[in-house]
Amino acid sequence: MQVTICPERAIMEHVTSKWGVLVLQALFDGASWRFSDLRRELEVVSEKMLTQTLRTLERDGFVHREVHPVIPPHVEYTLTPLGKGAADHLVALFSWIAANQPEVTQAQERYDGS
Amino acid sequence: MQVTICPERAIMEHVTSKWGVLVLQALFDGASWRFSDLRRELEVVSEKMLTQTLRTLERDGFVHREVHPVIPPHVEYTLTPLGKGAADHLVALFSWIAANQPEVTQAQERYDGS
DNA sequence: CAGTATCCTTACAGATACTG
DNA sequence: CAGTATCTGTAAGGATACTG
Repeated sequence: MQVTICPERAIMEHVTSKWGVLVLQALFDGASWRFSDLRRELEVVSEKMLTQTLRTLERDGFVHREVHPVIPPHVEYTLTPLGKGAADHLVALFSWIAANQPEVTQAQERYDGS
Repeated sequence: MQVTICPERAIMEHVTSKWGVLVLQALFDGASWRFSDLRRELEVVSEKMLTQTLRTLERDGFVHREVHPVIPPHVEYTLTPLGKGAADHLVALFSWIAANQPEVTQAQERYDGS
């Protein structure tokens, strides 16, 4: 995804990307997910973006993709230990945001009113 | 910035946006910054994007904008206590990524090679 | 079911010029 | 110095149709 000044920034962008954040979160508290379930969970994500996001996170070693060779196809996505580490931080951040959301909303109203 | 399913997601997107991450980080370990210095620090950010990012973070109550009415203009940006809280998490995440970057890079090479 | 492959759109981002 | 205002291009993202 776009410019890569340094490897760290690139990884940061994968992890904090719009859908990356949500995928890691879902995998964090859901253990194992199928493609379609994940899609429903995230709401309004297109197939293309979900696939792209999962591939990027799989490539980074954050997500494990388990294919069961049956018909119809059955694929399970889980966090790797590495992905768990990243997700930990993301979930902590999101919890903080949820806890402080009222304060932020107030700040916004103050800003818009002045 | 774009679709807002819920307030939390919107705030998350501000904080984890490409330039939001970098601005919060810089403010975190630099105390106070002038516009131009910040621009130099982040490298290759356009004036427009830096302004836009700072405004969004200011509106959210994360960043304080101090204008000194002199000529030429002098403006200082600092983190608010609220912004400090968000930046804490971001910095923790980035440290984790820096520490685990080698492992991620290895995973990428494995993925690309197979 | 779990994806690819296409096409299409817009909004994000950058460049440039100008101003208080 | 610290921005705004405008213009413009690109690529991120979405909708749809199709496939193993």
